[in-house]
Amino acid sequence: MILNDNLTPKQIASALRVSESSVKRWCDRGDIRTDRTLGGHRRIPLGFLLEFLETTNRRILDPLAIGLEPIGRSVARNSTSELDSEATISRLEKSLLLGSESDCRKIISSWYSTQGGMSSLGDDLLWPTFCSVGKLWREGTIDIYQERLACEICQRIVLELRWLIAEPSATAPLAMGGTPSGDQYQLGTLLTEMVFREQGWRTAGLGSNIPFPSLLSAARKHMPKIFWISVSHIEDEKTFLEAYADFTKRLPKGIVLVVGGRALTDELRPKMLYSAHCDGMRQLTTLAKALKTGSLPLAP
Amino acid sequence: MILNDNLTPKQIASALRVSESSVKRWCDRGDIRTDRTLGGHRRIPLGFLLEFLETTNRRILDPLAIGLEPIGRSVARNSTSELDSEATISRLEKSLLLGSESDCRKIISSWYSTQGGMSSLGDDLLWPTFCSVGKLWREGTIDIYQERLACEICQRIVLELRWLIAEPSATAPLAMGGTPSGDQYQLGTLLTEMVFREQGWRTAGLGSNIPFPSLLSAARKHMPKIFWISVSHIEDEKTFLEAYADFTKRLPKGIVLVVGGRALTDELRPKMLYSAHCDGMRQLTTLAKALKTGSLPLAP
DNA sequence: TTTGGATTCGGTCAATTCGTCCATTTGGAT
DNA sequence: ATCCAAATGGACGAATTGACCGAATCCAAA
Repeated sequence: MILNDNLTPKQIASALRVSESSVKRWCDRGDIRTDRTLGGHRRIPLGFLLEFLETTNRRILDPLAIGLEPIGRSVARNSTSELDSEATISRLEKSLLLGSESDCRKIISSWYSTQGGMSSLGDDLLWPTFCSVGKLWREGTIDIYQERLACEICQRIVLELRWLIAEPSATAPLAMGGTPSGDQYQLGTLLTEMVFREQGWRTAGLGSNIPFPSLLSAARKHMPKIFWISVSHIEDEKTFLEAYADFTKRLPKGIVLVVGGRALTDELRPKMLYSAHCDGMRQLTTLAKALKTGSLPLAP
Repeated sequence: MILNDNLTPKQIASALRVSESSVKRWCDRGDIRTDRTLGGHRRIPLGFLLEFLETTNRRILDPLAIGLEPIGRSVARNSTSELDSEATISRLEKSLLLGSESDCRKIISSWYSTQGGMSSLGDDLLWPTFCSVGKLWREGTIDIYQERLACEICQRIVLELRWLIAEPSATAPLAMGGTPSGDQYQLGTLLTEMVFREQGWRTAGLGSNIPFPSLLSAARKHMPKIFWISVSHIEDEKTFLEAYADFTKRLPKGIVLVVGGRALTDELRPKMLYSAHCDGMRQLTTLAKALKTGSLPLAP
């Protein structure tokens, strides 16, 4: 597996298009966390490299050098880059519908490593892909099982990406959440969990389709700093709103409630009470970053 | 199955992510104390490896590769007796209810590698554990979210174990399956998938809560050698039986249909048509082994 | 017990990486 | 423009690593 192969300074040098000397210096200075072989050779896990890239705001320029696929940039500089991004999305869609897990793994892990981490993965790759897949399903072009299989595959791969993220410290704040009753869409809540983890939080993903009372008792028992609720599907709006209102009323005051998901439309949201609403993983990342350092929650 | 009795240089190499040559060199140089077989092959007791890790301040990068608890010690136990087994189950249950994923990982991966692989993991550890957890839930001792969290954690860990299983060859027979509408219990179908994979099959787990017509179209499209259906919960018996009957009627003849799961009671099964019913992972392993080499399916 | 396929043996060797030193480039501040 | 401090990239012999080989060993199934 590419993800847990260790990299040598030479590989990193060519991936970043810098000299080997520089990489070695960064390692020795502690900018890049570094393992050593018994003989003293430097070995860098991909996760350590990504950590370095993020803190120094660098990018991998030559993904091929470390066995990752080149991928079009999502940053909309001009029309060609948009096109590249589109191409990757449709390549992923195709692989998902064929059920080819290993192809999907290459695409997703490459995107994660070379683009902007979980937030870009969620917002720029997975979200548009599943929009497209969902459309195919509504058109009747594909079958339900294909959509499900696609979710299943993506979930597994996103879970694997966890090995690239450093273990949270035992004293890190806790984020907890899940999806309420009637919503079985797991990818959204999983991505949410990964975003928090990427920002150094301890996390507890409760899973999907959990009744509000049970979500509440989880929150009360563990007293997380943040509780997230991801809603992709609502069976009955009235029931949902009532259960939700009851939930917010009883939620301990110290807990920041973050909601998100495609089911929370502009009409629905005004009827709900929450600390923050996130319209994508990028927003969520900002929030996770801000709250981790102890900023105050927004007005409820 | 890997036993963590004595380790070979190859195992250590993959656990430490170095080449086999290096491990051999370290052994010969005396960095790792080494036993020899009569024929001269190196055999490294776990204790010697741990000693080496300690003195050289090294960590195991891939604990799963040799299937031991990542943080050393407490390993050199004799084979697990009934009593130990009970103890492990309750230890796992406790860790699951606390939501301590890392503890669960130690217990489960340790069991997997020292006991009988997936079948023992499913039948002897996870099944009794979840029976007990389910009981606690029905008694009202624990909350739904705890049961869900327990499932979630186990799923993730079982998925990780996949990396211990060799990639199936491209020509291996295909096994496909999932759980039907109304059944959201994912662990059973996941374990089933892993059992097939362990036996060298290519697999496609479609996930849970898939309508029978869609399961059917998946089967028709991919024409697996085996199709499994795992049923842990049935919402309405009559609807289920009708949909199931329709499914079997249209399932192409060449496909072996295997069913299992705790919802298929002795009263229900006679009303169903299938090639084989498996009452646990051990049976399923036998079946996977037999069918892989081309034995005929049982009478329908 | 015998057998055959998979694993490991010991040894060699090319390629890579080590640490170190030094020339060059970069980016400000005067 | 000039100077300086910091960062970069290249070069060096010495040391380490990992791939390869035919032969020997292991181990599970016949």
